[in-house]
Amino acid sequence: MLALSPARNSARGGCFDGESEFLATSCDFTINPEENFPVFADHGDLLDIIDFDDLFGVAGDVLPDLEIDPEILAGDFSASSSSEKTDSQGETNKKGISGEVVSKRDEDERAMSEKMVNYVDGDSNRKRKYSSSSGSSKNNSNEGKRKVKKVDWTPELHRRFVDAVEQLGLEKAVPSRILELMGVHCLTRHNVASHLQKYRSHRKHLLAREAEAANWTRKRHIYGLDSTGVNINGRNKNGWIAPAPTIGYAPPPPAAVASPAIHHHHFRPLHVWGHPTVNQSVIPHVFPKHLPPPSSAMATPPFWVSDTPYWPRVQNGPAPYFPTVATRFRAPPVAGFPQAMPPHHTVSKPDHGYGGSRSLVDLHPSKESVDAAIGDVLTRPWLPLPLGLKPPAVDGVMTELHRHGVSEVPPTAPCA
DNA sequence: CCTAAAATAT
DNA sequence: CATATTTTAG
Repeated sequence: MLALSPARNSARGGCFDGESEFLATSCDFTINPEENFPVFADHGDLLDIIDFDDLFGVAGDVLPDLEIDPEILAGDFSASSSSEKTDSQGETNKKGISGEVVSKRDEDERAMSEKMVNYVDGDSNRKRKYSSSSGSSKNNSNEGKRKVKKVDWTPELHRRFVDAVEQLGLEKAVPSRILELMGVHCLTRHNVASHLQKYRSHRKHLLAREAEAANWTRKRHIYGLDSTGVNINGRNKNGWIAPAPTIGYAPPPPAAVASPAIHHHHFRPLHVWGHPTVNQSVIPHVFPKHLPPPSSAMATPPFWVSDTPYWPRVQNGPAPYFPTVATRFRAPPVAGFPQAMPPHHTVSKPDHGYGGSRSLVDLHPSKESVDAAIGDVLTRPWLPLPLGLKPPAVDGVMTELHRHGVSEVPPTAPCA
């Protein structure tokens, strides 16, 4: 019943460092022992790479889906990777999405080719060839066209991305670093950079919106309206960014979190990042032993659309999976991708990513949020302070004034 | 190397 | 038509 057939795993390598448990339907390139596992070579043993777990049908939605153009191979790569990816083609179709299904076979071929092309250097850099031939014609993939391999940013991948960014801090989160922390071999710096670009962009929008909301809320205060819409915990449902501390929307009721189905009625975030490019990966019924269950991704709505149900990215396999309480918690970090993950990391971040609860880290207002809030306050001091901000104590003000040589303060003149 | 913007693919 | 990802340019 599992969607995955053992056959396919035989030669597939994981994209993550040390861990192979999350083999996904993607990243099916064969692995060349000599090449990957650069930094994390410690674990990089061919055996590690070959994923046996995959045999169990654990399809991670972690790995990116790469689509490679057969042509790319034009080259002559020796057969180093001759892995016989023979698979019975019928098996897993790559994308469960609408019609476009790539036969396994195709994929493998592509994968192979890509691999050859891409993984030429073992270390941190993977090279890819992007050929942009006839740019003019955007004709489709088929004929002579080189299809570009696109990375499918699955929730799991995104989660990693976000984790990395958080660890680095927005300031230092640059593609190269992120990539390192993510520990995903199949990604290139460009891929990450691109995603980062989008991520930032999305973030910006959210912040902007938040600022507006904050402003709005404050105005309401002025008019004696209540602050129902205030966001007390500073969390944002779409897993993209940690919402600001200021105002926002009320957090979804727990129930909502638990049940995606009902969840999406409350939020209408920017429709940025429209719909999920759902990756067909099958949701594992059994979680990989070493890695945290994809729970976070599943437990919470898709990051792309906060109010859109995202789930069953199941293609032709197992029935949709519905998280239970137990599954909603992220398992302790594992040997999988330790290199990149500092110990502390695992602790305080129960759930990440797409939608649901944010980590403790997230509870802290983002710099942008704070700046925005402060700027807002400074700009319009007459408005009520946003939640969480307290006016300075008189004493403090006086002290400060004294320090600046001001010993006397004119009597306050109540403004009319 | 990084970011922003343009080009493409879906 | 909008969005996601890649590719190009600075």
